Amino acid sequence: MADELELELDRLVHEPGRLAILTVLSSVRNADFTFLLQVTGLTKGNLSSHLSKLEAAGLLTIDKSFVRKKSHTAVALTSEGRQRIAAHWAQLDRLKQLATAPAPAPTTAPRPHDR
Amino acid sequence: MADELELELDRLVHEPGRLAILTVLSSVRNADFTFLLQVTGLTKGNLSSHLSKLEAAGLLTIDKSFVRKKSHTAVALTSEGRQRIAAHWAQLDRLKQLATAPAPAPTTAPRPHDR
DNA sequence: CCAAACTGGTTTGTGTCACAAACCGAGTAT
DNA sequence: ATACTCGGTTTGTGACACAAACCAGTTTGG
Repeated sequence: MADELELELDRLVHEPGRLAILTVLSSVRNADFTFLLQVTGLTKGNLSSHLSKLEAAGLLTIDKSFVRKKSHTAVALTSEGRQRIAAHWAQLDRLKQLATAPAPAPTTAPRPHDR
Repeated sequence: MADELELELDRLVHEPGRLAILTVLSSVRNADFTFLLQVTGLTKGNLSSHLSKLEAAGLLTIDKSFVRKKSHTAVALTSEGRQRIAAHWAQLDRLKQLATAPAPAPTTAPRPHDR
């Protein structure tokens, strides 16, 4: 018993670029492409594909429109997205606790060489 | 000015398996292969390659010996490793702050359609 | 008017890499 | 001797993050 700690991380969310995107969105409600570009430091291509992936996974919505003749992409978390990013930070906190709370057995302490 | 937030993440450390390994090691000082296997939930092959990578990067040392006729692999952080994992958690904390502290401009607010 | 440059993105090509499966050597029962 | 386990390492492969190239439209400038 007490086999495995449940510390699996959500890879979709954990990836640095996406973690930044989602975290920013969680405080801002809606942001446009250009803003995300600046705050995350990602390249355009990169940001674009991360957003597509997150949209496909249902974590955010992408709303395209034209503002002053130019295309404008607004992004916002879905409620699931909001939940997933919050859960991920919670999970990271839990993992971090391992840094101070030793688990099952510190080391399978076999004497250097018995016999 | 105030262009880019410095929120790049150390990919070597950030990868879930390695993050778990390093975090555990940071509290335990020395652990053996089998222990890490249990606590991280990684497969043997996986753990082996992550350890090799971390050793190659100088974040930990791998000490192989024979204990009671069986091979025994002890792993411990180097001081650099200790520093890198601590720095990473600090960096994650910083990123997390974005969830509560809006940066440069919430949204590049272009009026719906001026003239 | 035409072209060059800029804006706001998307698509494509490629190298990296995390993963599990297969393997391996040595020890330990049978 | 044969099979099984223990403690790992190597290998093959699919996924994917990245930047470069591209694209549609707009503004600038001559």
